[in-house]
Amino acid sequence: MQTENNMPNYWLMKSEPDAFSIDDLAQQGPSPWDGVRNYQARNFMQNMQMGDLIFFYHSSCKPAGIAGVAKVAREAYPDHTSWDPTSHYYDPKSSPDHPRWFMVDIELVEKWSNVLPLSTLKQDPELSDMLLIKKGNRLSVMPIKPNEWQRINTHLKPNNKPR
DNA sequence: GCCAACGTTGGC
DNA sequence: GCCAACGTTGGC
Repeated sequence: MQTENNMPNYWLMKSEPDAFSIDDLAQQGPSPWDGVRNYQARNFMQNMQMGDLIFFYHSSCKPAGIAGVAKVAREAYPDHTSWDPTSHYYDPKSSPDHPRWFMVDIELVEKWSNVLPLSTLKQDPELSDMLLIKKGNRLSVMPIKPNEWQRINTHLKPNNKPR
């Protein structure tokens, strides 16, 4: 669904690389982002449109930070793991008739040469408003403002030149 | 492994 | 509708 204009929206999605890393995404191709069980994160995913761009963030590892870029390959649809009793993500209040949880598919755009650490993002005064940096933020899916997207890509993204 | 911060649950 | 208790997130 494309609405007012053709500009992509920008997002950030967190994953623990032990569970699902940017290399896993590269290997698997378009992959479902299942298991989100937070309403705010779900609502953000339901606002995603085909082609929207995503910072793929590695959390709970060192260094935690942005590992590369992905894009939305399928818009929101019901997360079937929510009604699978054998799934770790099972929610008895969700059913095929009344799905409570949704997911999108995402696809790798580029893996960066190095992870851009959270500590670097925190040092940049132009990024001080980022949700990611706010104290206590625990969202696993969040919007990124266009100026933040540009700033990170033009000034902070690790270069890919061989040494 | 610690623990601050947060979201959710459920008794009242 | 309040809020204490609980479970989870995620940087450090």
